[in-house]
Parts: sequence; structure tokens; C-alpha cells
Amino acid sequence: MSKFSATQRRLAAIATVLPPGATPEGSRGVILGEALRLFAEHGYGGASIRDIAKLAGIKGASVYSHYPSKAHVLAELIRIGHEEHLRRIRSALLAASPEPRLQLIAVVRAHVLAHADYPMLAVVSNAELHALPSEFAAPILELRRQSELLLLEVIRRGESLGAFKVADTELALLAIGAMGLRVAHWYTPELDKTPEQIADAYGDFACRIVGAMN
Amino acid sequence: MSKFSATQRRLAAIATVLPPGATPEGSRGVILGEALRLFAEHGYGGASIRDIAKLAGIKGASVYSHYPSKAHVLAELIRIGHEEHLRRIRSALLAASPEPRLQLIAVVRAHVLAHADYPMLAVVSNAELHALPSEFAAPILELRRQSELLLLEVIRRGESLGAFKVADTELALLAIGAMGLRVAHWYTPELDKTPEQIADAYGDFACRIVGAMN
DNA sequence: ATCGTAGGCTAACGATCGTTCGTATGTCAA
DNA sequence: TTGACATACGAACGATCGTTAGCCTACGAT
Repeated sequence: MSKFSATQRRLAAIATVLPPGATPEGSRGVILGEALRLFAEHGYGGASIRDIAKLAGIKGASVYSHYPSKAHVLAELIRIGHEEHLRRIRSALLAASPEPRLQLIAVVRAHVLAHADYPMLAVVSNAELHALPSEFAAPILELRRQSELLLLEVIRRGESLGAFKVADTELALLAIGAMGLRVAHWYTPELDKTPEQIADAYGDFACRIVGAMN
Repeated sequence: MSKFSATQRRLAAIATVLPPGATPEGSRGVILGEALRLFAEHGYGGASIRDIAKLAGIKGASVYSHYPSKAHVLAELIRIGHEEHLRRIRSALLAASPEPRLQLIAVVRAHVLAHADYPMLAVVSNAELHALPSEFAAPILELRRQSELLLLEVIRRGESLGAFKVADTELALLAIGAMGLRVAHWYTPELDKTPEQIADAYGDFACRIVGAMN
């Protein structure tokens, strides 16, 4: 383990943890939470099983009573992160008025809020995806594809209804996605902006990018 | 080293290498280039000195004839990445007409092109910054601050001249920066979009975000 | 002609890695 | 009361890590 704290160069918040419904109880949950902290701060390769175990109050060998390998721990974290992300976008879209502009705002707000509410989970889900053994990657990438598809469909619908004016749909999609992704790296509760304010601003940015009339 | 290729989950391009002026000659340069490839694909912790040496055609111990440590190799890569980035933004701004809108387009274009021209360097400079020992980090973070400041000043000047209408300057800055950052993760020369097209589109997006009149 | 240096090499160091093994302890159902 | 199961443990495995030491060789300058 490194002798320096590099948190500030990776994510700003030491905020709490995992989505309520998704966290297992007992040691399984504690291991998951502490692994998340360490993976977010030092990366998958920079955090050892023994480091995780120590924070969880057990010994390294005991981790294997709960998870078959270190990769399984990472896989579960990334799965939780992507499922929470998709779940939020889905329900936001379901609750939104059918106007294209309001749909876009709803999706972008959900996207941003997911990254501000669980910054560590978002950082690990995105930045450590490359460390995930390929046998675990397929279902994750499918979740990712579905989230992206929802945003894409909202933009396309807005275009075909004449509500949006986009030069390049795909680039707009990528740009809007990227804006939100990055929030996890700098958001902290100590900021003078609430997640709501950020979500509102980014929703507005997205509307401007796609040329949404209002 | 892992037994799977995770390139697609981290960056799309296997493009070539380092900025022309910045690459040392001889083994020093070869080591730097191969280290960049491996750090981009597997992360700093996922690439060993022996892996780098093997690709460079030498043995692990010989790396230490050229660099005092693995961290020094990473530090040099990240320094090159950030210096190239700042250099491009500076010169783009210097060559731009003084109209705020054109200045913003120039800076965003330079930002995007830096990430599309050297995707591996950009990925390592951003995603592996947290792996850099803190004694190396300070000058890097200063470069980063300067690049950010240039964009911020362009936006602020546009606002005060009444050319831009931004609700939250800081959020606009972060959003525009994030858009460009992410390009390095998906751009590949095999795409049906040239870096120029992407830069143009993103320049336009940035103008829309800050409400630049045209 | 010689010598210093640059840049390779093999070998090995101690540390740490993910993981396995065998065992002990506590809890709860039969 | 017994026995099975879940959860913890210490110890150790082989592999790999970053790094160092010592040696060899080719070559350019004196």
C-alpha cells in the first residue's frame, strides 16, 4: 500500500457508501463497503485483500468465507453501481412528462444525481472497469449499453418530433454522458452547490447541447 | 499480468504514442512508449517493470539504467501529457481572434484535439494521476490548474463582455472540460468521424453551454 | 592502445500478492 | 446433547513485485 493519500486526485468526497437496498448485511456488506473505499482511493491493483480485511476488522483469509476472489468483490461493486445507475434513469424516465425536453432533463438529472449521490461507486464502476476479468464484464457492459440507449432514444425522439436540433446525435450523446460521469470526481457535500443544483444546471446544459427549444 | 485484454473497456485506440518533440531517443524513448501502452491498457499497478522491459526488448533490470524507478516513468508520461495539453491550449488561444465566441471555440478545439491525437497519453495522465507519488504530483497539478484557468478566463471574459449567458460559470467550466476529457476513451481512427469533426462539434456544444450568441 | 563510460546482462534480495489449508469457535436445528 | 454449518483464524503456498548488486561488453575519446 502506498504511503500517501491520493484521494484528492481521484475523487473529492469521502461520502458514504452504497445504495441502501443493494448492501448485503453482516461481514459481506462491511467487506464490500471497505473494498469500495479502497478501490476508489487506490485503484483495484493498489488495494490488497489484507488492506480490505483490516478495515473490515477481520483477517485476509476470512474474506474468502464471503467472496470467492478479489475479482468477485470488484465485480459485485461494479454491478451494483451500474444497476443503481440504470434503475434511476429508468424510473426517472417513467415518471417524466412525455415532452422531449422534460424527458431529457429527467434522464440527465438522474444521471448526474447517481454520480453525486454515490461518487465512490461511480468512480470505481467507471475507472476500474478495465480491471474486471472479462468473464465478469459482459453483463456489466450490457447494463451500460441499456443506460446509454435510454438517453439515445430520448434524444432521437426529440429530434424526430422537431423539438431538438442536433448536428451530430452520437457526439451529443457522448458529450452529455461525459459531463455527468465526471461529476463523481469533484463533487463533495462540502461544496456550496447541492446535487440538485448541479443536476438542474447539467439538465439545462444538455438541453442547450441538443438545441431544445423552450 | 492479466490473461485478458481489457483495452476496449478503457480506451478504443491503439494509436501511436507520444508527442514528437517530447520523446527521448534510444531506449529511454522506447521504454517510455511501451510503458505508456501498458499503463493505458492495464493501469499503473497492472503493468510491471518486466512487462515494460519485455516490450522494449530489454530485461527488467536494464530499465533502471534509464529511469530511477517505475514511478519516475509514470511521472514523466503524465508530465508530457499535461505539458502538451497546456501548450496546445496556450497556442490556440494566442492564435485566436479576440471575439469571446471564437476564443472559446479555439480552446475547446485544442482541448479535444489533444485528447483525440494522444488518447493513450490522455487516459494515463488522467486515470493514473492517483497512482503518482505525491512528491511528483505538485508540478503536474499546477499545469492542470493553468489549463483550467485559461478556459475559465475565456468564459469569464465572454460573460463580462455580454457575449455569453451562463447560469453557473464553474459548472459550465467543469462540464466543458469533462466533455473533452472523455474523448480519449472512445476515439479511434477507425471511426467515421475525424478529430476535426469532433473538435468542431464540441466547440459548438461549448458555445451552446455558455449561451454564446452567434 | 587504453581506459572510462553507457547500457546491457544474470542473479538475487526482501516484500507483498492472491489464495488455500486445516482448525477452532460459536450458534442453532434436530 | 449432538452435530452441522457459518464464520473466523494462523500459517503457509507459489508467484510476482520493485529494486539492487555485480559483471560483461562494445565503443568513443584520450
